[in-house]
Amino acid sequence: MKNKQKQIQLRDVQDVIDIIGGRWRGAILASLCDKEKRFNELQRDLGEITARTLIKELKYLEMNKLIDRNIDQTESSTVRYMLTKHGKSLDPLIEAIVSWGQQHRKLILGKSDMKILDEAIAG
Amino acid sequence: MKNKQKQIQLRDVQDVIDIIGGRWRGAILASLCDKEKRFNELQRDLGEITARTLIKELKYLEMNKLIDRNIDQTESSTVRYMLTKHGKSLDPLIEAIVSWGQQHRKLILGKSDMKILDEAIAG
DNA sequence: TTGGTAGGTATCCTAAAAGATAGTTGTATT
DNA sequence: AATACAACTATCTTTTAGGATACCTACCAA
Repeated sequence: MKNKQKQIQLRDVQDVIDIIGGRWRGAILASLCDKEKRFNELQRDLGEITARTLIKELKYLEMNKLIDRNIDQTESSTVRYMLTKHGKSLDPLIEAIVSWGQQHRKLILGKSDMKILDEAIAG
Repeated sequence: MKNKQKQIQLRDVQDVIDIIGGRWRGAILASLCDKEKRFNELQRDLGEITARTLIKELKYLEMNKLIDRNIDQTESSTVRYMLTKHGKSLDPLIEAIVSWGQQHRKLILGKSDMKILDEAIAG
């Protein structure tokens, strides 16, 4: 019984990490927390993502009801991506993630890049 | 300036997802939030993970100072994995994740498995 | 009518993650 | 001395994510 409960929680963690995990999804959602964005705007925002990857991730997030894809008919069929209400419910979680990430960096390094972690710990 | 701020947050999100992301890390940490565990105990807990993968992930988490590997000398060199103090600071975040995950499943399906999401949405 | 931008698609390719499976070492157990 | 379990390690193979690149369509502006 107690064991069952635990299993459910592990699955929940896995599911959420599926959704915000991967190289880009978290960042896409974080970027859309700010405000709605157009395709190219997102692509510039994220830096190095290719169009192929971006569109794939956007479709995935759309399927999961986290974002909407809106075509603005008035203005030459502009496409806008925005969080759904459900997507917006992720906002506090993302902020918690950001805040933990900042603490983590401070605690581990007091430096700006966590990728050098291995050396830092070895030394 | 405002743009700069946004960049930093995106990086934070990425960093944290690096740490708790992937197929297993989140679940391993969640499982250790409960209590310290032995290697085989963890392996059973997580269901389908192979020893090779588990040990790799454990080493990664150890390197990132989130867990400790303790050898109990008294009792036939039993190995125990447990969260460090820093690892424990992830607990609230993991609980937030679990709670959002539960909401998500309810909202999307009212069912028990999110993996059938695609069909559910298509229908 | 040519060029530029937005919003994509289609193919091919590579590197990294993770599974399958077998083997190893140490300890305790009978 | 033989068996069994814990805690790994080693090798090989498959799967998957994501990059590189080229192309396409619609719309507008000059």
